[in-house]
Amino acid sequence: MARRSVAAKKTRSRPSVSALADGNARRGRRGTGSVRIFDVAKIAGVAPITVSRALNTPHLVSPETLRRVQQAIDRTGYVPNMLAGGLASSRSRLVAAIVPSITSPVFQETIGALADALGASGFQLMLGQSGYADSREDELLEAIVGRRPDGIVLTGLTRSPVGRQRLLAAGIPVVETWDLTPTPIDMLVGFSHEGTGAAVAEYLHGRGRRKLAVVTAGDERALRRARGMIDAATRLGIGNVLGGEIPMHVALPPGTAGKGRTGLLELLARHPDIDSIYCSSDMLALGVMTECRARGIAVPEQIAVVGYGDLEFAAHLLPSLTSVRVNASVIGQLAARCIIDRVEGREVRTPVTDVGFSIVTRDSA
Amino acid sequence: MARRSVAAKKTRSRPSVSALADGNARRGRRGTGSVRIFDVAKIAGVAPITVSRALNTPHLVSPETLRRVQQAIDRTGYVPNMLAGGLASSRSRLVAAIVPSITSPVFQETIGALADALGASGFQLMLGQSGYADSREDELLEAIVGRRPDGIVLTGLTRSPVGRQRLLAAGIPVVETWDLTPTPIDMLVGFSHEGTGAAVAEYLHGRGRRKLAVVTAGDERALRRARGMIDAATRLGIGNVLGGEIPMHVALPPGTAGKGRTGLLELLARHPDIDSIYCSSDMLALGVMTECRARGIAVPEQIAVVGYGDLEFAAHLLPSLTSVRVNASVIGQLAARCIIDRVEGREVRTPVTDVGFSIVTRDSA
DNA sequence: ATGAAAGCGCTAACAG
DNA sequence: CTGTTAGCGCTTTCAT
Repeated sequence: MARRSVAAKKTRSRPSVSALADGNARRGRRGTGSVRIFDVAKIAGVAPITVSRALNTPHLVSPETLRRVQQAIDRTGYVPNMLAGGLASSRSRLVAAIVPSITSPVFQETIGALADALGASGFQLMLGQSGYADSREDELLEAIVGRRPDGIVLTGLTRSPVGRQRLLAAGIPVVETWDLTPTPIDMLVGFSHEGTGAAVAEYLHGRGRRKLAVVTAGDERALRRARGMIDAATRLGIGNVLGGEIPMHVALPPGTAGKGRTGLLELLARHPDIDSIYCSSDMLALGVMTECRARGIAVPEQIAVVGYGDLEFAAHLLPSLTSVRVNASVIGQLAARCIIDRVEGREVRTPVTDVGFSIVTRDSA
Repeated sequence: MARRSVAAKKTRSRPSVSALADGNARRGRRGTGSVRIFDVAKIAGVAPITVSRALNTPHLVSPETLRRVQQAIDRTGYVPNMLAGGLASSRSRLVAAIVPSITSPVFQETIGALADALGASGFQLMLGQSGYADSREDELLEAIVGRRPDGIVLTGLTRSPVGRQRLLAAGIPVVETWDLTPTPIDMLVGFSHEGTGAAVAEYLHGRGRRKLAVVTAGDERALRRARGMIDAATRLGIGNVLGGEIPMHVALPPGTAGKGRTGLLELLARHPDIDSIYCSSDMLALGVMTECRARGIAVPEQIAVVGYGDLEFAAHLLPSLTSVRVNASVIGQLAARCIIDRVEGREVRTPVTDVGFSIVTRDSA
């Protein structure tokens, strides 16, 4: 046992020939065959740990040593193996984010801002899409936790107890985003979806609308917005002509222009008298407005339309689209900050942040 | 040296007390404190390597052993550390993709399909956004190569020789996408951007249009499409009224509806007689069409509009938008297949694939 | 079908 | 400021 250990040590140190060639000369396992910190160290005439310090904590290394190490790195084209570094240091400089769908334009802004903010601090973003069903989320979570990321950003709640449990057990900083909830797993940056719905109901009510309707995608958060709208409308005593329920059309997620058109048609067939429609996304609203135009329905005179997301094009429709604006970039930035603070050992002053929202008033309502 | 190595081995094996408790009882470094393969092995009454086999090559393990291992895993909530696994096996089951911008809707479909296809084979997607400048691409590339992914998917060419070099040196399978080029780094799935532009010119010419114009975003690929259009138009002998150059408006990327409106205005100011416009994205086209409507310009009677990307909403504008369709999902799927084949040691039959494109004819042109 | 030993490439801990 | 040593948690290699 001891004998073989000595041999092993010998192999490791390889006090052999020219730095870059000997990697191949070796007998045993040899991973990728690429340049290692060891090769750089030999060329620079220092110990491997010094190269490591030159890279990670340059202020602890003398300028002269730094220079020689840098030179050796340039000459060899050394790229540190972060798998090895992460394993040794328990810090992967990797942050994972899970979104229901990469395709959904609403999350893009958040993800983009998150990626930028993380990148600026030397963290890489790993993205997973869970689909709108919870089923895949659990296995995705396991794959992600297995990489030991320094942080995890979730879009929307993890309803699955297994998932929550795994996350908690892993001890990785978690930021939930978009949704506000009384019982966050760890940290939270979001806003009240019910609140946006309620605000829309109040806004339309204030504009004299009394026969509200909803076209929404069937995902969790969109439904919560619709629910908020309907509850508020009910409180305000407004609904369709019968004074009953608010007419609602639910489409399969994600919301698209095509589904918006279909939604309007279906709604109109059942309730020809509606005077305003709240859409759970601007894309649905685009479809609704197109269909209105196709059928000669004046917007906003006959039907007012309100969207959600305030995507760039909302301002450039005719009439321009009134929409609920959420500062999606800020969500991404704050989520990044939460995780970076946590990783760097700082106290996170605001584990729960409500970024709020606003209604951008334009011509459609 | 030998003596200490023996001591080390002793510590590693820890033939001590109850499986889950002893991790904490240990003196030295102890990474994350989470459950290790070792703990699972002890509970299952097997060697760690057997647990590893049960997980990675279950067909080499007896059913009974498999069952006991599975039970131990369930009981402990063990999640394999893929950093350690990747380091030991040189296979990270991670694929990295670089896109200019996560926000750009055109790439979403490709990225989404890529993520799905990879996920189905047990690979995780790591996403980086380079911005539309090449500058960040190099440092991003280094960060990515450092993670030793099993494959890298690039959107568009890496112009930087440093980047190409690093990629080549790393020996990681690389798939370039979207662009077709005579000198791929490794593998390639794309289509001819010049070709799409030329096809649009021919299409418009065939419809009797003679005064073509272009509104384009200023990124590499969009400019190539515009160039293809202009060259073809010139060959066909069509241009603006003077028979001279094709009027072109270049906007900062990414293309948006707002920039489309501005673009139309600017073009009209210089060339009031244009009869057709090719836009480098559907979003630009949306803006152009909105501005046409605002100024009472009939589409397609006075000005025909052609977009690019065939996003879902294109079919749901009024008039519906004629657009260049690229099968973006297929690009993602094929890119995934290329990398998976390579990783699993299969021959990649088609290192270069042209997925082609088509013009979806609708009412706007 | 299972196990023991060794090592993947790096950094934490502890000197000096 | 620099170096030595001992692992991080897993899988490869070689035995049995």
